[in-house]
Amino acid sequence: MVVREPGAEPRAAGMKDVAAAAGVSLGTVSNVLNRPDRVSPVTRAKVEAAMAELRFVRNESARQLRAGRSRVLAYVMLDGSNPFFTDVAAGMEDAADAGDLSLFLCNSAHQPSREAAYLGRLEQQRVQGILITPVDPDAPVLHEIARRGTPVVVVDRTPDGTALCSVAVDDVHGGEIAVRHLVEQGHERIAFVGNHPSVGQVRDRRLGALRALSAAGLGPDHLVDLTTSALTVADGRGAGERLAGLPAPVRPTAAFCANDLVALGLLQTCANLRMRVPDDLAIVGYDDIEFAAAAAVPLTSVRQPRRRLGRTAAELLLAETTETGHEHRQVVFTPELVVRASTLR
Amino acid sequence: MVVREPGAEPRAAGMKDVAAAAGVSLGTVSNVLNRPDRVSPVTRAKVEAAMAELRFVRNESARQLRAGRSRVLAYVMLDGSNPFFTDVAAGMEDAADAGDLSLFLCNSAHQPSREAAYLGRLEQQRVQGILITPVDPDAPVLHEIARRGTPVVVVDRTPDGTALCSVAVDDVHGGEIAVRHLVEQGHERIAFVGNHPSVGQVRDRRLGALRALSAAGLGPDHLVDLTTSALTVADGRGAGERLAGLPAPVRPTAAFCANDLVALGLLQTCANLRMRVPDDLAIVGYDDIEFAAAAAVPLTSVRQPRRRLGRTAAELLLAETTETGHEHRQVVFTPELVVRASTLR
DNA sequence: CCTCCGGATTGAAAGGTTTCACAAATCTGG
DNA sequence: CCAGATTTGTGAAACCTTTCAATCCGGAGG
Repeated sequence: MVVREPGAEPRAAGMKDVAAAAGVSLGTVSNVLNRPDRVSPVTRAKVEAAMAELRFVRNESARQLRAGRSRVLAYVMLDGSNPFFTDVAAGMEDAADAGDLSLFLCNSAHQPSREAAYLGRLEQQRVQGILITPVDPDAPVLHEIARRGTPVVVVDRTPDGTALCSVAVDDVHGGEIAVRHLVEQGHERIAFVGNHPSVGQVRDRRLGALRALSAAGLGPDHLVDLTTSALTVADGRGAGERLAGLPAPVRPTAAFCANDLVALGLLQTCANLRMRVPDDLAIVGYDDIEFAAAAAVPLTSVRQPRRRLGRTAAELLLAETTETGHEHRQVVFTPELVVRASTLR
Repeated sequence: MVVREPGAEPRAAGMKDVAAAAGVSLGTVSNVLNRPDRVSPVTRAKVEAAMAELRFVRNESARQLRAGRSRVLAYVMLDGSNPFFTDVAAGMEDAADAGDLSLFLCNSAHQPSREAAYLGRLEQQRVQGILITPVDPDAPVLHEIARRGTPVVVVDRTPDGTALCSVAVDDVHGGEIAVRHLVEQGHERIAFVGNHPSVGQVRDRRLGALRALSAAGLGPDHLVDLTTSALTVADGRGAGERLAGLPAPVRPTAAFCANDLVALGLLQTCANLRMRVPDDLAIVGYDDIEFAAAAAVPLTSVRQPRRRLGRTAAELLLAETTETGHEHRQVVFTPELVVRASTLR
């Protein structure tokens, strides 16, 4: 039994206490923990009994201090409430599990200040590496962190230059296959619903859309921009109302949305206003989140290999920490179109 | 300029290096960091210059080791891909920000082994406290961790006993208001769609449903159980098909779903099978996630104060770390019904 | 000129673990 | 029964920061 002085603080027991209780040296306790095979079974049993007795909990800070770094990865995600990013995170978890590492998730929620706070904390924590979908992929802070010794992998964005590893998806191609499909379905006036194309992603998807039109002999005037302020369900609803307000001769017969949330909002407005999908308006989303398939009219969407994206990013990070003479790699996946009812008459 | 020996390891600079570079003692560097007012401006400037020069990054492990604990909270969530939990996490972030703490998210994804791994890692990390929606709210490990000194707050579940703080929502009441509403709309045969009611939540929601029926003078046979294996969109789809297969005289005219994912799945099947909502089947969901309002037929749902749940949980945790003579509290919120088109003819 | 005071700075200890060279004990084979 | 090999166990140093008592210094007051 543990006898505790009345009123004494139940200060956590350390290896020293365990060693004393088991009647062995500190080094032996360490061996039990880290190289159990180097310790005789009987000694090991004594030590383990003492650990249980004293409720010993290893002090990770001290370990890290000695080891120089931790066994933790972190993913700083742009938007924890977008299922796309949680799926990416799930892929990272797969890789982290395989490497006996823990993955901590941090949600910057699009706020640069929060992102910066997390990055600082993580760097000070000496995490093994940082995965991030940054608010601004070209922010110099990412390079600074990498230069100071914490590997950084950019996820779902491609920063300028080749000084960082990154994993992304070919957004131009995604836009292209989406709109090619719509053109093949006979549409000639197509709305592009998304926020201002200063963001690389949206710009690229739109670019792909224009290419597909051009390939079909249709000029850029066949793409009707419906610009939103962000990429949320509410933005999609708003865009839907504006679209419905257009006079019939100029109203697009199809919409390509910059992500699924926008597409779902648009779909909802269509339902409200009794516009039939796909008959009155065909809709293509982007990301293929689970809710896209689960919509009342299942959504055609450009699927990104979300889980794979995450897993690959984590693997690149691990490679960077183990390889000598690591070369930064920029991996680009190719998205594919998943055709569902929202575009099939 | 930093001059680096060719081939020398760019070992990270510590406070010792900063002190040497600035020509002051170690203690002074520490003072610059922790009590800048105790240091003369000129010295401080020198030290800060040296820190910038050497790209000094504070070593959090060493700090923690000395301080005894970290400035990190963690939330071990049950299902990172369910928007309900990410919203709860957002509330925690609010509270953590206010207390100058970082919140790390860990996703157990319903896997006990992963949950256990995270808990171990967090305890070793000496985090300031653990928030958790556990796979099993009555698992003894939670109490053990708390007894060893890391505060634990259970979120969205109520464990047996009063040995832990917890924050939950009154599920019996939630079930009651949902079904009362359906009864008021004239429904007398109501399906209950959820997994096996061994889980406390589902059991309570079902219990509330029965109470509402009883209060309206309807016996328990008016509740038709459609049991699913989990609470996913796919389960909802499956339940919808079974429901549609029932002969008209016994087929329920309304469904109360144990969460919104199931309700969305059910809604989708209705759309496929040309069953009109709410005319042929009224649907009530649970949680009121964003996608519930965004569905083609906006979903009536029992709203839990998700963000508030998270914020309160984090606040309880902070209280536990600061208060002397802390009393564990079990906070229970009351849910409310949000009525939308899926139940209004 | 001396003392005393307060602010600025210093030096050393402490915190819990890992590592590693070394000592002790046990075993192998001759 | 001994030399040498092998298996166990030991003790001290190192990791980087924070804290705190002690020292230093310039100036005010006597």
